[in-house]
Amino acid sequence: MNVSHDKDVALDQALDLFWKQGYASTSLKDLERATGMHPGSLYAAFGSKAKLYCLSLERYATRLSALRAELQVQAASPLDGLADFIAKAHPLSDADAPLPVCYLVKATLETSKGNQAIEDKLSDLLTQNDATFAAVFQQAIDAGDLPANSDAKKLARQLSADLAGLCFYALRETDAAVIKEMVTDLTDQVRRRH
Amino acid sequence: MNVSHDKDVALDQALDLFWKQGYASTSLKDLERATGMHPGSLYAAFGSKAKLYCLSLERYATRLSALRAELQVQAASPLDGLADFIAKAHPLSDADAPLPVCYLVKATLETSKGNQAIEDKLSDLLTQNDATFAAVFQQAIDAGDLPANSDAKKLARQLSADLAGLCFYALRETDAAVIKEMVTDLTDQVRRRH
DNA sequence: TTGCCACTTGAGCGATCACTCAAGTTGCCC
DNA sequence: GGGCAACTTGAGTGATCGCTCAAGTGGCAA
Repeated sequence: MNVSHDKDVALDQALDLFWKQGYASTSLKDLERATGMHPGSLYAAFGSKAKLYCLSLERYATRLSALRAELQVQAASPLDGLADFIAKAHPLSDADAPLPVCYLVKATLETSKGNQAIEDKLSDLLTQNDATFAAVFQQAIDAGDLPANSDAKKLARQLSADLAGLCFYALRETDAAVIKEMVTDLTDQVRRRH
Repeated sequence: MNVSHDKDVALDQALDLFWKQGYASTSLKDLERATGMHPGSLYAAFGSKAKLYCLSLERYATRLSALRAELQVQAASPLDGLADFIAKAHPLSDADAPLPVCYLVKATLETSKGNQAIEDKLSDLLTQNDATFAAVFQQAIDAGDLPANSDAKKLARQLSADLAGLCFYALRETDAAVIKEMVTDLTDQVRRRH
């Protein structure tokens, strides 16, 4: 009996698995099990393991970016929007996330051998993310919420690093209250940058 | 012709390779090439790939800890010692480091599937590291360098996360000056915590 | 109903994985 | 020099890797 598969659903399932296990530790057998697709179908749909991984990274980044944009328009100010995003996007606040670590951060730290295409894709996505952070900080500067001599790019860099640090700690710490406090500290810091 | 091997040297070479490539992406063939040892000798000396990895993590942590202790006794104050450690220990300042990322941070973010022994070892080493950070902060509090109501454990947590964030960013950023600035910002922050 | 085509299937490809062990080599003691 | 324990060697183990493709299946137009 043949079973028809939804490429979109399968990609989500692959995303979760890659997120949880990492690229190198996830075999096609694992992906087969998770998606219910047989190897032939997987390759017809996605081309290769590496391409599927890149697609999953892209999808994750797109979703994160969409959430950020949505919170931005609802927020009272650019910095409030960013703070809301940090509070809401952090995987601990997302019950569906397989790990309390940003997928992109985990992927960055684990990728190293071989596949240049994956590294390029990751670099692209992270650079893009930094750029949107910087744009928001610039808006805050223009709106007078931050001193005129603030460096938007530097603030974006710092936020990016702070979020990564948060991810690292969240993966280790089992006490949710501790992480919650760290998230709050970071959002507070973003709201009243100086 | 048989070649006698130095277990200590081989462990260092394995450390570098694991650091660069990650555990899952490093094969025994890679380790064979790097150490010059044949599989039989590797197994006689280290038992298994996982045990070799654990040993390399331990060695790295021990070295880092020794460096921290050494800088501590030389420094004018506990916080100065910690700041010196951050400045000096960061892989960008260490020409021998294969990557500008703390080995333990990278290992934490990449480990996920299977081997419980590795995760336990990592958790141990990181917890130990946090504890020494906390102890130093406590010394600073006792010495009056920090307000009496400071939370040493929280400060240690924050520093641990900040260092991880730094690692993440250092892996992406190609401009050494940018990283240098981030390191300086962090050391300054440690020196005058409040 | 028939013929066609797009999609699914899964056995199986060569390569590589972590790991073993019998055979070979070495160095030391007597 | 002979004997032996300790170490090194690397071909080989079965399992699994990412991936292919000929055969099978289902849906639709005529």
